[in-house]
Amino acid sequence: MYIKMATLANGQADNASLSTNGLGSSPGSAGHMNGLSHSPGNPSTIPMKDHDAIKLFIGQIPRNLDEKDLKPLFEEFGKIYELTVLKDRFTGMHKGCAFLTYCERESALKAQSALHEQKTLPGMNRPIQVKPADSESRGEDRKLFVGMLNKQQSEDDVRRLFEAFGNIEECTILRGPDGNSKGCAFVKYSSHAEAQAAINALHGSQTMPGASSSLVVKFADTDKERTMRRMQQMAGQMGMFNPMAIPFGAYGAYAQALMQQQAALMASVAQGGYLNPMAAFAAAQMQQMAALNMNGLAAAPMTPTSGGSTPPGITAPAVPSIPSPIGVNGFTGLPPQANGQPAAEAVFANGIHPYPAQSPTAADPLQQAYAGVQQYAGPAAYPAAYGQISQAFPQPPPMIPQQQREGPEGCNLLIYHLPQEFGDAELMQMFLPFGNVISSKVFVDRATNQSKCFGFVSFDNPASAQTAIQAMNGFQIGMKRLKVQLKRPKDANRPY
DNA sequence: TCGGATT
Repeated sequence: MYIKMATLANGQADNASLSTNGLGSSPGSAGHMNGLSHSPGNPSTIPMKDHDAIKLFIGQIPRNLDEKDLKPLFEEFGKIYELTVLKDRFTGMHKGCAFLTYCERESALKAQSALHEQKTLPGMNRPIQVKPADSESRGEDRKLFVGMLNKQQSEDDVRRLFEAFGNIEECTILRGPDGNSKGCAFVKYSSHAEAQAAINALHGSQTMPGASSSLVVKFADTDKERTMRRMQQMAGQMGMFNPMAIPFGAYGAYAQALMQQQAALMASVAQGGYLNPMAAFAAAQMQQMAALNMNGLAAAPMTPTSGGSTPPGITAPAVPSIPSPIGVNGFTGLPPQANGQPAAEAVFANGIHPYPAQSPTAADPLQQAYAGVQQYAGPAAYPAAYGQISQAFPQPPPMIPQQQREGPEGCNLLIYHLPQEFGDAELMQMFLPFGNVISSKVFVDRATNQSKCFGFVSFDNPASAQTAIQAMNGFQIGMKRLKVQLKRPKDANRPY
């Protein structure tokens, strides 16, 4: 073996001599192979391989060896189905490794045990690698994603937790750029069965201190799933899934702009003097309704993640209302001047109310807010709207569904005591009047899909965040008051 | 009560 490898490295002449040992085939053509791939051991038969054949990865090959040089070496263990040296896609440069498939599974196993890390080919400083290619078991059927770990837990801690269920080949805590644990990890076992056993035993079995729900143990994403996730993230960031861009015809954009301007108007009014949170909130509701009506058509089929909580009295009436006053009067495409009914009136005429359960007394802040709003929404107010809008909102803030994104320090708010039925979108709507919301997230219990009644909102600048705190902290909704404060900066504060 | 996260 050793001798053979040594000879191999010496090139052509030796190669010829190897071929004469009876193992190498087609010595006559050896020098003429184009090197693109492979070759069944016997060209006269149709190459067949076991259905469970193993594709081997061969690493640490000197770059001066090509297929014809390698073939004799590996043919010793069985008939070769395919042998391909990996080349750079563009330069064609030998990458120092190859894929090898034997016709028989058994041959691959023999080759692996005989060669893997057993010898170092001349010119290499590490031993030859012969092992199943990554593409074979992709590892994914025995690799687990572990979530809801304590962020203090180390690789060793996780290993200890998982070692009872099998041989752990790999254990990695996912960490951010700063090295802090993200509270999740990958654990790779030697076999699928071990991984499954760990899932059975550990998933949901305990809740780590500081974790918001019980331990998650599941198979890691497949390549396909990961690709999907990446694509969705990309699309989200680029606004490609902006649901408002989709279902309406020529008038859709107009209707949308109309609604946003109405809301913007109210917001600017609210911000004009001292801040009036109620008006601001009402403005937010306006935008929300605009959004919901747009989303109602497009988002429902497109955002399964939003499945579940539809705020009673908000989404529910809004969606069926498409053929109702909003759809008919507000969005028929007639300019507001023409039909005399700005969208705002149509909305309120529609009877949509965020909290229908509450009695509409004058003491109800929302009622007051709406009452105040309606006067701004009247047709007479309209011409003035443009001036104010162009000052306050040169461009309406984009309402794009966001990935969870943190803003700069001082721009991220933590909001407690949200209404149970508030989701990300509602949260965003509520804070949109104060600036450009780059992210909103209501924390949801994974098991029940219920809101935990707190969430995050990120602005793109600290002033907006401060404005929002001033306006919304202590704002009463139903029986509760919002608590709005700056999110704690990520790093800092570890009490020892 | 401080983001359900993905080599």
